[in-house]
Amino acid sequence: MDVRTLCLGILTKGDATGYEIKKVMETRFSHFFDASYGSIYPALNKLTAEGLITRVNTPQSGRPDKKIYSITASGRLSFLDSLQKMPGEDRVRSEFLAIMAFAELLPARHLSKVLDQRIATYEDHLAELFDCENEPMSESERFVCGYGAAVYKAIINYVRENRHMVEGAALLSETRAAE
Amino acid sequence: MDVRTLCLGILTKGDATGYEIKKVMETRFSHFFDASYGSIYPALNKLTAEGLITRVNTPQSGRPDKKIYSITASGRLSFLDSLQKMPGEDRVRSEFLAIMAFAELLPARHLSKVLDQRIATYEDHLAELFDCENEPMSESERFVCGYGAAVYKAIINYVRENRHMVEGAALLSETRAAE
DNA sequence: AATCACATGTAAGGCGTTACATGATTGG
DNA sequence: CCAATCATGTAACGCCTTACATGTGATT
Repeated sequence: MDVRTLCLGILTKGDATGYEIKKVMETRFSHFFDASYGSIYPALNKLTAEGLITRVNTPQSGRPDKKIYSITASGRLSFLDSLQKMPGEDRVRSEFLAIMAFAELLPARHLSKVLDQRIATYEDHLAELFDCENEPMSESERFVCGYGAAVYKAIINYVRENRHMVEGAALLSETRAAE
Repeated sequence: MDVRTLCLGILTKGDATGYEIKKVMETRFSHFFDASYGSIYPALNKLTAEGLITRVNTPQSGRPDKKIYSITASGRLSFLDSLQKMPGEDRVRSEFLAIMAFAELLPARHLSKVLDQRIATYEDHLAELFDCENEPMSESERFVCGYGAAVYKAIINYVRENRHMVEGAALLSETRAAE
């Protein structure tokens, strides 16, 4: 599922501007997708050229025209097609875990800072997902947000309970180095 | 942390060939990183050119020469430097969740198949991580594998307990469509 | 007879990010 | 008065994947 397709999907839920689509991705979808303006705007232009969405310009004072996009019938069909393909594997790239895999090479103080920060970051993410829950939402969106929350909770919990493993390893290697 | 840097990191744990490095990424690191030969081999050539690693060719019969890479002192320093930067956010892209976010547009039968398959896939991943646990491993690697296992368990559990949310949504919309 | 494991590499292309460009309005 | 929000877009570049290219030996 690329940016183009997800834009199309978001438009099945109602008309929106590129700016609003970005907002949706940042809030409801941020735990499993992200895209910058640099990919969203070109995607919307391409979809328009292909006739999968249409655009209405609304002039504004002092700002670029607001461009409201709507999905067309053929856009709906095309999106339905994309949805029916079996999903590929999730792609994850974690710089945090890559660093943790070499924790014994890290100064203990730095390591602890990294761990603290990671817990704090995931607590923030979790709080944002809880905010979402108060908004009106379909069952499927609720499922997706709940999934994110479950993963974040598992991570926070795991790091809290097991940080001693890496913190111990770092301390040990520092002790050895000091000798 | 790019492919280049992770190759360097793997070589801090001992000499290896490109092929072996790929194996390590596929087994111990697959839950938070992946890289194809198309990125690993060029990375190793670049690192060699920069003097961060060295290469020893071992001729073999009927196969390309085996090239065993070793990290140099400046390679170690460079890797230590990379490690001390605060990690950026994890990047996740889940086609599965993207599809689930639009579950009400999916035929119920297909949706159930997708959910079943997802649970099966994550159970496989979990089993592979448990296999790893039996191998000799540093505490930091154990931490990283445990993290993966914790996340996989949380996902499997969440999908089992909450699939009714999306399955209900899909059924409802099919009923409406049939009327 | 076929497939997997071993072993390395290149070229083209896809997909996306970052940085740049512009600028009014509103809230703290 | 400064930052954030609203609003759109391009160009350059980075990073990686896919497909291609080659070939042996062991296992099923």
